[in-house]
Amino acid sequence: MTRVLVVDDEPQIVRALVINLKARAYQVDAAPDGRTALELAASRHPDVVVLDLGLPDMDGVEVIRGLRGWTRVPILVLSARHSSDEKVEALDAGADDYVTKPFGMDELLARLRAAVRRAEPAGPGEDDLTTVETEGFTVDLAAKKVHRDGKDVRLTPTEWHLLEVLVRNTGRLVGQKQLLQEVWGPSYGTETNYLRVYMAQLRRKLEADPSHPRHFITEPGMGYRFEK
Amino acid sequence: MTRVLVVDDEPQIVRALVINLKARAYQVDAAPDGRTALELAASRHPDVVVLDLGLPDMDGVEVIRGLRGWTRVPILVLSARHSSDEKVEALDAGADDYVTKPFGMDELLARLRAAVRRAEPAGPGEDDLTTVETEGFTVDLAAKKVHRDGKDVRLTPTEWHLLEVLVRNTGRLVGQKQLLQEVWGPSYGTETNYLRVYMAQLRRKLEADPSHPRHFITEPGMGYRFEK
DNA sequence: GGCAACTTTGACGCAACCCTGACGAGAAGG
DNA sequence: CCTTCTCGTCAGGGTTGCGTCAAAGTTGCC
Repeated sequence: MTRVLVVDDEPQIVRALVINLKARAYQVDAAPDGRTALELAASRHPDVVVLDLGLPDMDGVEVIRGLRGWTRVPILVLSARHSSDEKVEALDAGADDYVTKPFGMDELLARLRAAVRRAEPAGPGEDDLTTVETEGFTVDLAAKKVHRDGKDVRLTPTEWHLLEVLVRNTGRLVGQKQLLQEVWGPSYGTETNYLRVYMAQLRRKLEADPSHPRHFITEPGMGYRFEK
Repeated sequence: MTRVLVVDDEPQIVRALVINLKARAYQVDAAPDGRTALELAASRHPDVVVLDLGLPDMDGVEVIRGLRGWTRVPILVLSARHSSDEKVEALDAGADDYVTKPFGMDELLARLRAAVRRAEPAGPGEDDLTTVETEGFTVDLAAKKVHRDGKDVRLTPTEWHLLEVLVRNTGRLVGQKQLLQEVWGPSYGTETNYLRVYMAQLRRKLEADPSHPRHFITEPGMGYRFEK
């Protein structure tokens, strides 16, 4: 879910934005001034910032600089002023877009989508998680591929889903209830026989010696754990 | 040096832009219509495109789609129309920014700088994906052409769109829902029979042995994958 | 208006997958 | 030593999903 930080000191504008954004399944935080905005940006890590330049405590451009010091999150500037200089200043400070008030909500949302879309594939820190390697096989989470001995291993949807949950928690114990609910749905939780069957299939397809698993470890009575 | 492609059919606008851009040490190409624009984009690999929507030969939004089929180059749209719908349509088609005429040159240049700055750290070598070759056929994403046995293969619009999405994700699994939404629109997601029909057509036209596909792989229950 | 190309829809056979139940092995505890 | 519990393994049966073909519906062009 996309997280938006709205920064504006006019309550009615904030309200209008929050309503429209939440209706479109965005997660929204709001800040009435620059200090709060910088704090929230640091603590909540929004995917995009909508920033009004006219703030009570500091210059909007300073907020942009404050953000750009440590993050490349897209910044969409709102402003009542049409002056060209101000636009240039904000954009050169690091803003991604500039919309003058009064603005059309449709247009704003479209610009927001564009900003988010652009930033998408460069997800910070996510790239490390795309592939996991062991000495026996390689799991590529983005491509949904498993490689072993130079060949692709075919996994069924359920097998893949189970593997995905385990790999995303590499080294950590995943409880059987949690596994069941993540793979089969929230209404499951006691059907541990499913786990036994599918863990066996994964081991048969991926472990060098399926009866003495090295990577798919059983924690009796609790759950399973994936180890590199 | 940053390379800009200017697309506009009004000579005086092109002249003004070219003069201002060259004065700031940009390298500039210019195209008077959509067809030329797509050709130049493919041959010159600009770092940013400035695109007027009102072109003589094709709809500006089609130009955006044509570019987005194979490149993520920033697109800055110019338009005389202030209509909100048009902005939304252009932005959702993949444009990065939208400026209404008459525009201030300072502002345009600032937006251009912002667009270029954003795109900078993008992974290198991504734009070279204009053509993909297999031992059986060649797909040219920029020219929207498929070559096989020395001849062009005729694809319908839907077939092409489907192929494009798959090729853009070469090697990666593309979920059926994602395929449906990208090709047929956001309101689709369950009509998997469409996929079956059109995958069969693609295979018949491109695979050496359509009943044993080597490049268009089915991942049962999940989606499809294109492999070189 | 009529034709051609393209898209959508429905039906059918077949293979693959998911669920289920049964059985044995091993560990823990009385 | 027996009971109880959990896990691993296997094989059968119901169900789903895929490929294929053909026909109906739609669109665009002459």
